[in-house]
Amino acid sequence: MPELPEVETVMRGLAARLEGRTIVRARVNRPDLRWPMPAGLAERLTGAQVLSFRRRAKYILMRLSGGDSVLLHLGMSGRMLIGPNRPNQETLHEHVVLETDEGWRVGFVDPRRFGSIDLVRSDAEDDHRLLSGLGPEPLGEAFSVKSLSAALEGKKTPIKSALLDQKNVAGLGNIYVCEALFRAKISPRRSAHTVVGARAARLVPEIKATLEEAIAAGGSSLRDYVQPDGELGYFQHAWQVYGRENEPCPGCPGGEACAGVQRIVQSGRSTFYCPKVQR
DNA sequence: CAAGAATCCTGTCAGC
DNA sequence: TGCTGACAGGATTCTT
Repeated sequence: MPELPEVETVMRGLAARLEGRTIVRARVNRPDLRWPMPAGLAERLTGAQVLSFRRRAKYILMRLSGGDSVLLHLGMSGRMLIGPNRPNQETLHEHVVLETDEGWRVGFVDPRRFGSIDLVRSDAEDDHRLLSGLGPEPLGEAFSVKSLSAALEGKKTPIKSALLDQKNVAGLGNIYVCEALFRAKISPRRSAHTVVGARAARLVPEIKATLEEAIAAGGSSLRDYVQPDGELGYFQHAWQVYGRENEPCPGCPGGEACAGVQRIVQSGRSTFYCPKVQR
């Protein structure tokens, strides 16, 4: 489920509990997730001090003493659990477990195993094959009307698909693309190269605002970004169009010729939008 | 080359 | 209640 705001919130929760701590124990419970686990992962983690965290797109990077960074992706179903360590604490699909010098336990749970973990040298994080091809961060200055227009130039694919392409902008997922396009009043079916001028000028700020509001909601609704059950980073959201097929469109005045929120499929993914408001 | 489909995997939910 | 099929918030890899 995690998109950029959820990943950001998970990362902040990890940072709040782990920065400065030493990993006293690490267990890796299976040889692979999406890809094989990096060689010697448990050994490289054990005894290392956690220096700092950062997020790149939907990846979390955890810098360790000794020069390694852990590169973590939650995939579709990945979750981080955190809490005081207790004996015989077992969770289904918990693939990696850490314990800190404070007696805290951190578990990476991922039933579908689309997530991934790798090690990368801290001084060359962005050279990793999973990061080197990514486009600009949507919340950074490098993501602008100008940069987006350049990325979309000549692309006939629908704007919805183009925004999901991490080479164009890194970190947007299905939900936030639907929501941002609704807020910018742009049809998800529109050819990407036609999103220029006033439309591009609306879209970029709406993408940023949609993400920023979600991150703020995560920060304000959770103490230390942790839910009562120890799960990091998830929070309730009120989407305007996502998951609301056939419900009234929140942008249309009641009554008139609005058929409500429609669901279509674009390159295999559900898109929710209002054909009347979004052009 | 660009664009779309297939793919990895398990859990959940709607419908019968 | 149990079964079946559709679907899930990702992103790479394969085809066309």
